[in-house]
Amino acid sequence: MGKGLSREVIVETAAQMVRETPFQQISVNELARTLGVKPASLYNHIASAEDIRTEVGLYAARKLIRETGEAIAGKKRQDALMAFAKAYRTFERDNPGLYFYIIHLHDAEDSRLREAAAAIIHPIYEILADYGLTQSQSHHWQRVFRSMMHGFIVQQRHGYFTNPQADSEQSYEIGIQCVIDGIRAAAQESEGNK
Amino acid sequence: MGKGLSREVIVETAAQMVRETPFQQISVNELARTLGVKPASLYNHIASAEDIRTEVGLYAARKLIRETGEAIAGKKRQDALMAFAKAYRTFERDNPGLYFYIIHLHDAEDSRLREAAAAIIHPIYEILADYGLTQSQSHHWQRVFRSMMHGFIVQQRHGYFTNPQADSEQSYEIGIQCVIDGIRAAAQESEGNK
DNA sequence: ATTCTAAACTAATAGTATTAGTTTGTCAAT
DNA sequence: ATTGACAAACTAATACTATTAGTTTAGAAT
Repeated sequence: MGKGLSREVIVETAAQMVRETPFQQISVNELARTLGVKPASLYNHIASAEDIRTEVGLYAARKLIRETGEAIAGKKRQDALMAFAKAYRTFERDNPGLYFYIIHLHDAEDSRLREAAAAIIHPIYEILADYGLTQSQSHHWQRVFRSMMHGFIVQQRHGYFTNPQADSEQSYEIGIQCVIDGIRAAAQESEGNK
Repeated sequence: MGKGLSREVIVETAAQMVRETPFQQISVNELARTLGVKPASLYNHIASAEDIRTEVGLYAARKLIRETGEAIAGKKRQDALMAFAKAYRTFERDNPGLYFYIIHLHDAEDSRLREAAAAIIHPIYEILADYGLTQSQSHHWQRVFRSMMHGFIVQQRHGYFTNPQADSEQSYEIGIQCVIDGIRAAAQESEGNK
């Protein structure tokens, strides 16, 4: 037999199915229906539902890495950080369902996942290198930066931040700028202590 | 019949069952087993599994509101904000399973949920009032403050921020202090424009 | 004592993921 | 051309999940 099914086709179909809908779980049954195949047939290509979810997370991570990478190309320091944050948010806005799977990547054991997770953060470390921060400072501020991005995005997606008295776009910019200012201040301080 | 079952007992049992385990879903079957009753029997008291989850979210929200309220009693401005942030994080650390249900509160329609969600934020608005911010500034900075807390907590819970080169406790403090500094700067700026 | 009602029950439905075992279609070697 | 082997589909069953309908039961109120 063989209906042209493969691991790649399955993962990409699953990714397409959940891409636009935030927090949507991939269902093996529904996925099989979409592929015109019986659910059990998928197990010739994948190990488990969790396996598909992991692959979709990796697929999504690569897409995010590509888009943030393009956004910061040729930029430095503040400009690069703000561009990264905006591209990050844009990715979630365009692919809310996929973003969900990236965040769950770290739960799994697969080393590729940890690598992908590291690759998402890597550009931030590179940008921070230009500030002349110590190693531990870099770790701290990278965490702070990601917390701001992710915390804002998740809460907005859960239906918060809808008060019309304040534009959420502006809130996000204020939050990111706040972290950027904090990074600059930390860099100047450690410079002064030399 | 009647085994002393009630909505309150069900919700509190469910809350206890998931309290310590992050991201754990409440299962009607497991809950019934714990209560020594058949799954269908629960439906004499609750409308659906989602109903229980909502009630657990409310239960958790009240607990969080109480604990953050106590933490900031008698404090002002920076001190109050830092105390709030620490109590918020402590709550999640002690009740990771419950925190999960608070965040999902906003998804539901129930007006009590929106009220509880508002009550969590209310103390932040009160603290910000002392800074003399404009109304829209208050909205912005309240969002920024919550994003930092929630974003940090969620990512850590998903297994990030484990690099031993930087203490995560310290990262959290740096992030919160960064937002506090941003608030003070924004307040001074709007003061200067008078 | 009888009646009423709340709260339990059983049994069934429709979903979920998953496994074991079977069939089939295609491609390669004889 | 026929056979054999393998990959990839299948059917059927298991064990979960939530939920509904309809039935029984126990205790409180008359």
